[in-house]
Amino acid sequence: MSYPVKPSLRQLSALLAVIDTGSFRKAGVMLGMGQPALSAQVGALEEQLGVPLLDRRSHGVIPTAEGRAVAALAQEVMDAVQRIADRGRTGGPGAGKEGLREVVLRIGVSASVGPYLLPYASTILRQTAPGVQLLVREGTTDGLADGLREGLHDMILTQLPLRGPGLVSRPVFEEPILLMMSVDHPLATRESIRPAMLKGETILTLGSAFALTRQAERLVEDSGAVLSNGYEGSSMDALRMMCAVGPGIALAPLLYAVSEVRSDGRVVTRPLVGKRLSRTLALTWRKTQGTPPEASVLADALAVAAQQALR
Amino acid sequence: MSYPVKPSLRQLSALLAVIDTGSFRKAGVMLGMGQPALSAQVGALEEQLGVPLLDRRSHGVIPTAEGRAVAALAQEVMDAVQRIADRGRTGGPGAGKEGLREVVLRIGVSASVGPYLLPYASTILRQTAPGVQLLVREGTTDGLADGLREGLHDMILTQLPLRGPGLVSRPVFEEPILLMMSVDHPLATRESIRPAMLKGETILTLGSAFALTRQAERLVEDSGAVLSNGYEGSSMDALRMMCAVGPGIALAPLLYAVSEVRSDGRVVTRPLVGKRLSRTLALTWRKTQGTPPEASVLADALAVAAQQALR
DNA sequence: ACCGGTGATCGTTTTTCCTGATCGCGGTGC
DNA sequence: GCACCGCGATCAGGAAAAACGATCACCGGT
Repeated sequence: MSYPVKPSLRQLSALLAVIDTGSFRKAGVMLGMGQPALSAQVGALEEQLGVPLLDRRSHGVIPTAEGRAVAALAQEVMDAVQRIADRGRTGGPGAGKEGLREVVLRIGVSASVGPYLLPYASTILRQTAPGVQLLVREGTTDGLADGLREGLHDMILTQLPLRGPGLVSRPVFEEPILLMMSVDHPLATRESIRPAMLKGETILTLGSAFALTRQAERLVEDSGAVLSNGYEGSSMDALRMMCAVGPGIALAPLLYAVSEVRSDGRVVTRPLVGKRLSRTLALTWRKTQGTPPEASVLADALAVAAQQALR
Repeated sequence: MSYPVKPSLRQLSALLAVIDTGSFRKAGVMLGMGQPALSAQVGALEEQLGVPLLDRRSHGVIPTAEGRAVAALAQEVMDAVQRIADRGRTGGPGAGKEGLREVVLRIGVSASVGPYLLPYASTILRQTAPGVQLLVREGTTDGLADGLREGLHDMILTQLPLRGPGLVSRPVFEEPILLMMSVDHPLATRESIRPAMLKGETILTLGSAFALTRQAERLVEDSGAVLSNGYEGSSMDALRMMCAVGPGIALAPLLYAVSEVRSDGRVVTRPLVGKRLSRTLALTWRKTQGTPPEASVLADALAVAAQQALR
């Protein structure tokens, strides 16, 4: 007495074809199969539902009221299935670049680059890959890597290097890093700063989970400056405010400097000469996942967005 | 290079189960099948679409962006299929009487009874069988029978007898037929009329395709009245107007008389005594169709509606 | 370094499904 | 009135699909 059996696609398409053509034999030609096969499929469907769906007359068939209702639902099923089939590589209309499909890309991004780059990238993507919708989440470099492994993100945009195995990265661009300080700072009068001048200066950082902080630690070792870790901020703006009111110096990625520092008269940025100070931003995903089809267009969009942001 | 292959229900349910459980093996338990089978189904789906849908990791799987998108569409498919399965005889919620399903019943009805009975029946049906929606079309008795054979109607409500084979009827009720005439007519002074009084009187009729017309012809033969076929009307109201302004007599089914004649002071109805004058209204459908599940409730509703209309 | 758990793969068995021939039934033509 | 088509249902046989069971390679945790 148990009827948890679901109709099969064969049964549904058989029913639709028979009703459309009004004949089992014509429907057989349409579907490329014989009349007995269709008869069996429709018969099985009727038995499963326990209701006659077709009125078999001497010449041709006519759907019953139930048959019409079921056929309408069956058409919904076939449409939904077709929508999936259209996502194939020779996919239907609106295949942007190499047939990019409509997806929600969940990408994680460092807080020190996200707000200043992704709005541009998102705009570019809307044109080059209209089907791809970005869902952006910010985080620290290590946190993003963990989230990526756990499946929280599809890809992450962070600086290299990344901790742990199992990930594959594709560098997007290299971003110079400037020194940020108050306009009242003695070094602010210089156009550029050499490492030796930093001896004794205080270097401000964000929380220890930020990769930018590790870069600051390295700079401290090389230059004889001292590290201040009294305030663990979580945004570049917090760092900027500390620079504005105190004597400290902080590292500011170029994109952030262009976007925010220029409009704030209280702080200035100066390049460090004599020692390369920069970070490599890379798009990263799980090795097991394989290269996502969207990685290419996204990387391109990010590169273009960086150029736009610097203009 | 042809990819018109559609995903199968097995493939879609396999994908959904694997994503839901995050594991091929757990999904296998859920679907009551082995892990290799699921692996093959999902693998085939990925190959058909040409896109990886799952990120196979060492412990468990995670859907890719494509996988999430396809899974959402697959869920639509499964829901639509479930909607069909729920129409089974042990159907889902809202199974009124013996599990009547949501259908559009196309019923044809004689113009001489439809307007005066079906509004009541429709109201009753809304309570006894909420899922059944009536789509009523009027026509002549013969036209309705032809339309029924051609599949234009699911059932028809007409008077018996019906021309031609292949139909099966279920009588619903017997409706007395009255004589309708102007209040100025000499016979209007009588409470009841015997057939002999009709000698020489003019009997008005609708078009020849109406079964009521044939009944009038029979009355003419038996009583010595004369038939007037100068005006081929298509509604009972046309017949009433002719009675109101002229000397003719017409046949009026009881339901019509109760509904319309009482409120029109220009005409009256009188019973014919000494000779049975009535018609049998029956619900009819194609023999090949089998008795529709809704026939029973519909016939009951019509019978009740008739009593209501006569009250 | 071992061990437990994962998904992929292979050969075999089971199930499903399609074909081809045939039957009975109605309607159509001569 | 009778033979003739055309329709769908039915049956037996074979082909295709799908499942199983066993096994393998891989990775992470102990």
